[in-house]
Amino acid sequence: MNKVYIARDEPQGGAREIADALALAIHEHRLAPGTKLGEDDLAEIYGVSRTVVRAALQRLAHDRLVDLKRNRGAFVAQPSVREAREVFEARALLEPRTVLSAAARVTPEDVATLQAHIDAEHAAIAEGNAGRALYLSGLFHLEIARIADQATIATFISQLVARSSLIIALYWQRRNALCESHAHHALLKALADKDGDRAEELMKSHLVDLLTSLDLRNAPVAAASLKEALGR
Amino acid sequence: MNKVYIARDEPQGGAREIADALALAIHEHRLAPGTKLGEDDLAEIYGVSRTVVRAALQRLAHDRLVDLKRNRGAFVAQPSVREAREVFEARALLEPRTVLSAAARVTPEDVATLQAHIDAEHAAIAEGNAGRALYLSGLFHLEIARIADQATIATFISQLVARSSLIIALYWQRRNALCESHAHHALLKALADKDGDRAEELMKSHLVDLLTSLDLRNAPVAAASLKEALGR
DNA sequence: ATCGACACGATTGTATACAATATTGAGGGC
DNA sequence: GCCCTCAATATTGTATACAATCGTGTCGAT
Repeated sequence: MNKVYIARDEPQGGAREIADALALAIHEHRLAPGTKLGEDDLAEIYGVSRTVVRAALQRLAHDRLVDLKRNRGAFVAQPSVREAREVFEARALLEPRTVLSAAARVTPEDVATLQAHIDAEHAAIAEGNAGRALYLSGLFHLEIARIADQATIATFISQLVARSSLIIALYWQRRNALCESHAHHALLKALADKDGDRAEELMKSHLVDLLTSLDLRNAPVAAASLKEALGR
Repeated sequence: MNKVYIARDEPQGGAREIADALALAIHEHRLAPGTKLGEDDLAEIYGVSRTVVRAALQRLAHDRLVDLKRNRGAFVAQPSVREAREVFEARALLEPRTVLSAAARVTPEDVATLQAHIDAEHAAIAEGNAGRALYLSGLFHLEIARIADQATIATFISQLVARSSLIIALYWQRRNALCESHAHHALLKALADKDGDRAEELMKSHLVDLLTSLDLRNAPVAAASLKEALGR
């Protein structure tokens, strides 16, 4: 569902695909924060040389999805509590106003697309694939930026959503993923009604709910290994 | 003035420096939009291999400062009219609220730093170095994000300011750079008074002024070469 | 027994060599 | 004379080889 398109003119042909694959795995919580991403391992897995693997890792590092430590290697990022607050602060600045813009431009096709996202998310939950549900939940937010026709802001939101996934992996306490769907459904309804003001308010409270559902008082609950957990 | 610090633990040691040097040159309008950045040329200039040059170019490409075209090479980006609007749209979402936060946290030292930025900008104008003045003007905006203590938003603003420099290179019509200084001075005063609301309003109108001072109706006025100008 | 120094192994950082692709110029056909 | 085809060249894309650095385990001294 993610590799359907053909990489036509993308620079760093293979690197892009590998970076996307790794980003997806991180987004779906198949790669836990702190996991080491060895260059040789990845090179063998994807059947390319370390050169292209390094390019992919640099991409991910730039998006703050992995930490690059000199002469030590690449690790799936472990956002700090401070980073977590900053990410949601940035989303609070970008997303409400973006959904307001989206409400003014939304088409019936867009509504159908968003509904399909919600349905796919429900299906993922039904089959117990919580990671994929989370990924699809993020795509919902990204799709709104696309509807708003703001590619630059969409890029930022994409990065923030991906980092949010890492933050959720580390700080999520209550495992009730249902609130998400309801919030998205309400957002979709406001968009379908072209009620921008209501959509903006819903997005604001949705992001606040997300942030408050995290437990940012303690240190990260999940870690890749004891060594990593104690070594930092 | 930019290489003073020692790259302590930065991953891709040399790549970071080269990327910064190129970004600075672009920011100061010493590298015009559309200029080809050949790997061999850069490798020789900086005395490193193409490997590290490519890493630097990938960094810049990720920040949209250069366009990477497969099997063709790297070129200083030429933002479209649409991109220009998007960049300022994003800045309008991020910067006013950020300066509002900054006003609540600003210290006398911060005010002094900002004043120093303005002074340096004036000095650059006095000596006829308009490019450097523009760069320092961008640093003023970035410094505000730093004062607001929002590293994530600061990163976004940094990218947007850099792209704004490219946009100005392409679409700036009126060459009166004085309005900038006045706007920044007024912003500084509002910050010194801890008048967040006023600072927010000043930032809003400052960004609007910047955007309206551009001529986005026509095609880019500057081009690297005739070939590039016609070939696209 | 604990701590420190040193050497080994593993992994990353960089450079170079080779392969693939686009640009450019000349040549031939219309 | 113009346009199309095709080979030569230059540049990028990728793989591999070598160098540098970090982590680890062993050995020895106190």
